[in-house]
Amino acid sequence: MTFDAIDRKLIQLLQEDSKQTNKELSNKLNLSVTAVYERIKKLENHNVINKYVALINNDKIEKSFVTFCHVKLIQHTQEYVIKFEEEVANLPEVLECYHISGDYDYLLKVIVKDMGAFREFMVNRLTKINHIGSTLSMFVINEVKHTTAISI
Amino acid sequence: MTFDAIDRKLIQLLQEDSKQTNKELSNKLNLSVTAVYERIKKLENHNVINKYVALINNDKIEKSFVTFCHVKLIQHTQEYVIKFEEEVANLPEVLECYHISGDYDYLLKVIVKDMGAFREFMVNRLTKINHIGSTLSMFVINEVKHTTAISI
DNA sequence: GGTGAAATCCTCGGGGG
DNA sequence: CCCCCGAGGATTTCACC
Repeated sequence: MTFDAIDRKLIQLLQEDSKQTNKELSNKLNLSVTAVYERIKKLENHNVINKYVALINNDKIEKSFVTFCHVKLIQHTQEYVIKFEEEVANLPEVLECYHISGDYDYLLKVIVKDMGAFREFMVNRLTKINHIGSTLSMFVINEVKHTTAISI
Repeated sequence: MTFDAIDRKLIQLLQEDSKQTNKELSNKLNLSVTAVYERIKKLENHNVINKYVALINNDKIEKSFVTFCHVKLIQHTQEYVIKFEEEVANLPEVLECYHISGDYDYLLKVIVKDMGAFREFMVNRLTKINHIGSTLSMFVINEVKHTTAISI
């Protein structure tokens, strides 16, 4: 599907705050409520909008220890790769996992309570997965910027 | 604030889908609609819930080229650090920026259309910021897992 | 934490340019 | 095709138990 200027603005607005009423959106877009409603439905049906979620403050729930973790596999047979990706997907501490270029195979974003919980995670959860060659962890000292809104 | 089992379940549900009605939530939590309403308001007022957003499909809007970019500064005077963090916060291509431990100072998540746009971003936008020593880019080959929901 | 009612909103049929 | 109006039904919100 293609987007006009109004669609782009609408996507931007919903990425910033999805709890706005269609009425509020209609004011900002100079449209009727129905027109806004139909544009949103179109974006949802075309899977441009994936889902609506609540974002929570990680330090309010004792999950303020964030780590980026590089992982290298011993071998890269399809069997090993699939197994690793499956297991990682099931670890709740891993919010994100990317197959990346460079010295390591994967980059993981891990979030836990503190250093103790991270050690526990590494020893008992992550490295329990077979075929992991080596890991390299980088601890987040400060979150400078973090948005889910992709500019369009 | 402290959470009971119902709060935790509620947070989990809202992180998965914030468009559920309070009625649907009340069924899943075995509560009345009003009780759900008040619990949500409490979470919002205590900033446990930060905001509500629409998540969009990046490849549906021509932003499928994702890169993690390490950045090292030449110096680490407060002036340089503040300047860099300000400038990065204003770059729409940069969704996330973390001050991290390790060989580099910062880790950035950058999202653009394609390799050409990335080159353009590096040459004309990122490295135009003063005091940047060196960079190292890792391209995302495949997104194995990506969630905003922190398990509680 | 629950009940009930008012205010507001979502949703969709019908019609216009 | 994209937009607007209007109305029914659902939802949010709040005073009160």
